[in-house]
Amino acid sequence: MSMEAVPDRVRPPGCPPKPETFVERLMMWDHCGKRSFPWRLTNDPFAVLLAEFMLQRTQAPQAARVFQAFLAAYPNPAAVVSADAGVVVSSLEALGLRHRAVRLQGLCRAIVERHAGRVPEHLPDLLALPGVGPYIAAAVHCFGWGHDVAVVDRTTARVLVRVFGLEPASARVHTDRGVWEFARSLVPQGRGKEYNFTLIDFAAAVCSVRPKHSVCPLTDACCYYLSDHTPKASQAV
DNA sequence: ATCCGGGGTT
DNA sequence: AACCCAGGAT
Repeated sequence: MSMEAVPDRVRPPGCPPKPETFVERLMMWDHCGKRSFPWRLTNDPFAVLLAEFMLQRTQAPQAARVFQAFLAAYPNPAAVVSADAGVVVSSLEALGLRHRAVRLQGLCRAIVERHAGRVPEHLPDLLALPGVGPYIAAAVHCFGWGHDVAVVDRTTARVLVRVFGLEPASARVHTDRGVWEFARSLVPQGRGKEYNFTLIDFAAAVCSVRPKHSVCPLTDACCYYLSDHTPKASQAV
């Protein structure tokens, strides 16, 4: 009777997809949708860390404008620490979030002091650094050090929530524990890096805020698509 | 729960 | 004009 009392959500038939189906379709899509960025062409953990730092709430093409020049000028944490603060601020200004410049120097200082200037490999060490949260730690662990872990940000979380019909407890989907656990279960071992890049690109190009269903290879198994495009007996949309 | 920030997308 | 962007700190 009352809308609040509706029991379990009923998913339309056909979804969610099997995890292996999702991964397989995604990797197929990869062939035509993958993007290329300078920070993807390196395994240098500092380069990866720098990129992820610039990418916070910042679109990738925007970060790509300043990334290479910055890395060339400051190729390691020690160089960032010894740089003039004003210069660091001005070189990141075009990205907004000016406070990141100060944080970046603090982060690099911690790396110099705690890890002899080398970006650490393991998650607890990464997470303990100021300015490094769950996302950046996972990204460096995967993209820099080559470990097959889940990399969950707002955009990849959005994809998983939609396709699999997840109902995270938290509104901050990219920090939701359940979403992270589910994301971990999907990562194909041996192909983590490739998979995560593809998922990020898919989120940007297809499963965007306004999803592009017409070019999506997953509509027939997507909870989000099917719930919008499947007639419901009880409710009109 | 709020804040940061310029710039792209719709 | 509103919303979002490869988040994290307070």
